[in-house]
Amino acid sequence: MNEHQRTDQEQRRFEELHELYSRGINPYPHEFNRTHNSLYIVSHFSDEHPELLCDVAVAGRIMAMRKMGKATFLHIQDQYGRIQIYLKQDELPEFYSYLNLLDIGDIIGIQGFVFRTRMGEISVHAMNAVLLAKSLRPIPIAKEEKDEDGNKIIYDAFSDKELRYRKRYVDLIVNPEIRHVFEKRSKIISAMRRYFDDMGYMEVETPILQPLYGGASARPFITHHNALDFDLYLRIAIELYLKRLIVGGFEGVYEISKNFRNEGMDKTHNPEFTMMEIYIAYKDYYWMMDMVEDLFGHICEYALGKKEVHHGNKVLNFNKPFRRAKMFDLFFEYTGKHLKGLNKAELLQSARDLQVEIPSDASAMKILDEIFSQKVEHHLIQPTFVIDYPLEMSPLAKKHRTEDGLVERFELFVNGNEIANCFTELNDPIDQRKRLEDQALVRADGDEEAMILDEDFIQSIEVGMPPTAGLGIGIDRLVMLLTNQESIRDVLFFPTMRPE
RNA sequence: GAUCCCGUAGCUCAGUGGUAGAGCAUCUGACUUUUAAUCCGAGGGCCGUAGGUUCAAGUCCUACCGGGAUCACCA
Repeated sequence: MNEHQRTDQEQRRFEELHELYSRGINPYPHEFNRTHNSLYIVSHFSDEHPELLCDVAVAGRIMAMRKMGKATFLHIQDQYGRIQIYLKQDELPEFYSYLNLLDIGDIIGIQGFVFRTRMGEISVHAMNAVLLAKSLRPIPIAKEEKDEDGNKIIYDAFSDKELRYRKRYVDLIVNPEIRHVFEKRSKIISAMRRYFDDMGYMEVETPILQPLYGGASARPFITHHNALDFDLYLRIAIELYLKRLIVGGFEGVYEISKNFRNEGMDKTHNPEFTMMEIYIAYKDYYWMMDMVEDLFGHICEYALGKKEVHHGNKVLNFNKPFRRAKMFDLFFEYTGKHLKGLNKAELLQSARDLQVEIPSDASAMKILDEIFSQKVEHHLIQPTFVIDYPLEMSPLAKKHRTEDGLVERFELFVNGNEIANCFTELNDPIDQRKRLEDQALVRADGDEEAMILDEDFIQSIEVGMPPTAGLGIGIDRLVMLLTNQESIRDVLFFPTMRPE
């Protein structure tokens, strides 16, 4: 901390710290034997049997201090909530003598007995108190009260989004309710992991630094390995390495980890984001739809305790079965047009008829994509499997067993957003090579996001991959959906920010 | 990448060309069951940065930095 940059409040705390040392008080002791947390005490206190909590030790950060002369009330906050502390000078003369050196933000430990105050608040009457960590930087503390209905009213909350994201540790202290989002995030991921583990699939780790990137259409981040003096890419998808493991003989593998895409940022895009991908041998996309219905039910039950999820003013129902609709049937349903099998000129005309703006250089697939996102997606509120996509959109998906020009693919849409993507994986090496060669042509044509041909990946398919179903779920967006958050930054502890 | 909006005390904000403000927080003092504690008094500012217009700029103009929203690309 630089002397010249210190504010008056910081300077004051620094002086208090030295004063504590000069009085022989250690402002940073090594441990504290906590026996109870705030939530336990508040939920277990009994007015008939206060003796059940006659000796507790709690610890937390001072969030409010009300000095009444020879008695003081504090609120301390731990991970589970807040609890009031009652201190009396005649019972704690030593601690009370340096109480004026303590501030909101300091962390203290209290040992005492639980009682209910005259005003009705369950509190800890301190018999011993100790400073556990002196805070040198003031936190932007907000005041709160409860209205007649018991709703919390917060005054002057710490609300500057930039500061909240940059100083998330402060945000978590002063806006503790945001912890629930992250707790749910953790539960969603662990529910998913438990579900797959219970099915007997194996969690694996594959390279994030890759000599070639693949598995999705996106621009990568590039980095450099000094000792070997060559460039590496941060992965944009997990897909190709997991398929190599299926080739290698594992019959169900999954990975939950970060992907990186060097593209724009907005409410639904962060440069690094978390993906789950799973590949299961001998299964197809029909089987995977059944599994996804089960998986989502399991996640909702475990993380939220129910299968009906409130998002905005909507209620999303995750009870199975989810609707299954062919992509081209949905086009007809929402545009009244049959788009299947149309060539580029015909598609362009349809787009015009529908008043969908199309960039001049758009391919046939791009036109379809555009019509879908403008005319269909926002109708797909309740969980809907959109199935059977055009082949050109999906270079890693297997051709449809009965429908020409389509692949066996589904995307799960909820609340108008894509949440999961799955194919029956392409395991015909001749077809796979051709499809990636076609991508190379698209790429040569100027599409930077077209897939790159990974010769080693194709060789692995040539060695022989069993029929396989693969599924990807964007974890951040799933968490947004299930926790009713509008911005990806509110489900990431530390969203990417420009340096200050 | 484009457009619009925002940046003033630790926090939340007012200030619409003429002496930089409020609430909370901080500091003095009073108060042994308070709770947005209360009451007395006080301190605290490169008004995002750099230029420009003007007798005079927090305020008007330009550029830059940072953030937000919308759009484009994408998951």
